[in-house]
Amino acid sequence: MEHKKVRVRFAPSPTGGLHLGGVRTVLFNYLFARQHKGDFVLRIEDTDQTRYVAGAEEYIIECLRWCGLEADEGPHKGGPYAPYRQSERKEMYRQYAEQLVKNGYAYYAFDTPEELEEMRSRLKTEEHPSPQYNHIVRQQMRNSLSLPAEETEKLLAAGTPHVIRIKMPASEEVSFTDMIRGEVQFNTGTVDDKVLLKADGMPTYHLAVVVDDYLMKITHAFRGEEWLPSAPVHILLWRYLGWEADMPQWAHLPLILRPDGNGKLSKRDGDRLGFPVYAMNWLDPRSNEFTRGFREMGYLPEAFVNMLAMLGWNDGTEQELFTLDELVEKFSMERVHHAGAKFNIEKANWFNHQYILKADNQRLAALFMPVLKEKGVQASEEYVATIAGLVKERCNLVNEIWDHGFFFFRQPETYDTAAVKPKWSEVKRQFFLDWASVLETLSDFSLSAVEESFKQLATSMNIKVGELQLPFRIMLCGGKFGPPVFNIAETLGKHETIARIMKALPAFDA
RNA sequence: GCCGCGUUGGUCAAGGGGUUAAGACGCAUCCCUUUCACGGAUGAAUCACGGGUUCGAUUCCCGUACGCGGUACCA
Repeated sequence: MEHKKVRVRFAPSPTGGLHLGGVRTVLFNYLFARQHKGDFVLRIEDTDQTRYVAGAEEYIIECLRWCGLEADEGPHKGGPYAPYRQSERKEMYRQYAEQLVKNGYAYYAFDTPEELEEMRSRLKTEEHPSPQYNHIVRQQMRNSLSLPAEETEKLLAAGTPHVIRIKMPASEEVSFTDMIRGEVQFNTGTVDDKVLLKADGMPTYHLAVVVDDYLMKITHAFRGEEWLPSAPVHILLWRYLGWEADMPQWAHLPLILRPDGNGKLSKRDGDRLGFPVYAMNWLDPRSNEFTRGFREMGYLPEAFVNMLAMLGWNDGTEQELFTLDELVEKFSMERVHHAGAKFNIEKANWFNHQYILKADNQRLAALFMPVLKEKGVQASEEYVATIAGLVKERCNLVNEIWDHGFFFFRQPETYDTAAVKPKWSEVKRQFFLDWASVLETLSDFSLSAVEESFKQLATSMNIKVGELQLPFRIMLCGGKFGPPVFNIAETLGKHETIARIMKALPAFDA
């Protein structure tokens, strides 16, 4: 048991964009697998045909790739336990469900959806808003437990649509050790007879996870806290199938909550509050609804991953910035928080900012090129890299290079002269005129050369250098913003710098 | 309703029977910089509430409240 190779899995259902919380589940799985030199499996849980969305699987795989959290096995690359799509494993599940029936742990149920609905509305009261198909109710329903054996045989032989339900004991304590929460206990009397095999022959999640985790030799099962209430069903299934010795260790991850109020973070919250929730852009093929993702908004994958790691986990020190390798080394399920964490976009931006600061300018430029193209701007990647280096310390997102450096790509149309107008004078005007001619003669247009000539002329004309800098900035940028002004001039180059001075002068005189 | 899981500053959180209850984000003010930003400094919590246990509880126990999750032939 102890030396079994660690195998974990991420088992999303391909129903849409990949949510933040999903990526964090991937992350924790990935970290755990790497730390233990184990395998990380991607399994697609597409057992609900009605919710299947084309393209969602490819999208998920691409998200993992972008985050640098690729799986070792999965539908995209195969592996020793293929297939990795539950729809393709459909035939495997029935036998286990039948086996459970044979051993008295499950039963056939012939109730139609209408009958189920009827039962629920009949039993529903103020006190019991959600009647369950449980050990008491099942006696009044149409199933192999309430019907005479011959009747069941007849129905089955006639091909009557039916499901297979687990037969939950009337009152039994089921407990297990959660790696995060410790001992968790349930009484089986409070959980209903979950459907294991649907009428269409597909397993439900409950049967499929257990069967596949067993077949794929999963040793540790990590999933969101929303699964905790159904854990007893899974535990019992492992037991009833005779596999209890191989049952994985469970860890139910705390939820990621919405920033305002409470509750699970949903895509809707992102739309409402103006931040991404999906890892990457997602276009829903059914509704044509488009949702922006972290990647396209200008987040760096390593920042995204780092931020997610700190949402519900920390190593107990003050360190907040971790490389993936450091996370692999230091991660521990025991230090994962028990309570959910509210998502905070400000903090996410801070993380991104930290990584942008560290990022190579060439890389930032490459990431920013598509944004430039969208703006219809032509520029060399080298030029953009220089600009990235100049403005990155004020960018939280890669895309903000535009907000902080747009003037590198176009001349100002208007000038925010309000701040300098009162102190503007004929002498200053003359300074810029003279300096423009000096610049013409400059063979070296380096930062220091430009700055030197600026100061020299200012001094000779008896003007305070500081009083000239702001006007110069506004001439180049149009306003009071941007990197150090001589850096801007150097980057713009001689010709453009002079052009901008000459173009701006009338606005200053006006 | 029932079952489960939670509850340390606005947010993420460390800590854990005796502390000035870390740190980060955000916010405010200040310094640096005649732009903005970066950087630096300073400020803000009696640890949900009520009972215990104890010389002493934010830390342990029990309740209560509140929040969340589940309660589907969805995952």
